[in-house]
Amino acid sequence: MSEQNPHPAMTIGRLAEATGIHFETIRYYQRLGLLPTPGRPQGSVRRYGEDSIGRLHFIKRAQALGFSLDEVKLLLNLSVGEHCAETRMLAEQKMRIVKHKISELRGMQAALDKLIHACGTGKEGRGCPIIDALAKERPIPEVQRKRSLEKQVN
Amino acid sequence: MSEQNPHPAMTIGRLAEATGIHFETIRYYQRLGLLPTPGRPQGSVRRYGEDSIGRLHFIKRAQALGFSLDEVKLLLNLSVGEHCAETRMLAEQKMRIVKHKISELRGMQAALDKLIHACGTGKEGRGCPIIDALAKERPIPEVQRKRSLEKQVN
DNA sequence: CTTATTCCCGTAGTCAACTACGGAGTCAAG
DNA sequence: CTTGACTCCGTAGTTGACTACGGGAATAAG
Repeated sequence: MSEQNPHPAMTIGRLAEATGIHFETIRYYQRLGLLPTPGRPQGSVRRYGEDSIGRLHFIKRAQALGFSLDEVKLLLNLSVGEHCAETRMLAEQKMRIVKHKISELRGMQAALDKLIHACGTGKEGRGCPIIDALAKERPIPEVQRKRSLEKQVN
Repeated sequence: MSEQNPHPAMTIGRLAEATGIHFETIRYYQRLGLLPTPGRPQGSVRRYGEDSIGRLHFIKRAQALGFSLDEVKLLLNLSVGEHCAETRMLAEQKMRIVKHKISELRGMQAALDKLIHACGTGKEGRGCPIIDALAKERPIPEVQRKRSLEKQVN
């Protein structure tokens, strides 16, 4: 009853609660090798320590910076030992991708803005300027030509 | 031999060439109802007119602006008739999403920038500051918490 | 007419990151 | 000791936009 030790060894359910990560997702990360799978104490349910919480937070933070799970795995490997240079290169590469993505989106923003403003300028019932633009214009931002538009920050 | 009429009625292969869109993709769009499937003239191969080229360009331009194929379908329906208001709302909604995405990416950019700079400031062989930050920091930009980070512009 | 190239069409696979399912085992409370 | 919650584990489904496969028909080239 009295929880003398709040988190001595959690079950996967507790770990999920503690991190806000769905337990199926945690098991998925284990399968991918992002999180070590602990053994079962006296032959029953697996128990996780605090380090698992840290690990999961690491994963989520890296994801938030745009790293894919594959890259997170790489970062985790690099985290054991002195691989600062490699790590930095990964971060710089990611930075370049993020910048590129931003400029693409700005192109989309400009084009949408033009369309929306064209739309505001009168011509009720004359053929929507937005549709017209999509139907007739040639280039448009000329954003990437592969998979809708988001995706690969990777 | 002599092509008197460059594109009177193309086969799907010609259409693919003319638009730079893979013929399997064109058939995929037909299945989704984005492009009408023409009949077969004298009981053989289907023929496509110039309008198909325009249609495909419309699709690609809309995609470049961040519209999903589902939304493109909607836009195509709206393009038949006077639905300027709806169309404009779609464009504005997409604009909001694009803006949101940009601000998310800027958050990532700032965080990466901080990490990269921390890395440059000495501490050779002391534990990489980037790894340390991922391992210890709490919030970090606090970007979205669902699927790596790109995806849903939708 | 024969061969080579296209086309047709349905089904299945890909990628990333999950999410769900289902049956069996385990644990904790009453 | 029974009941119900939780865990284990493998497999399969989801989403979006394609891409690939494979057998059969049709057209084009020689």
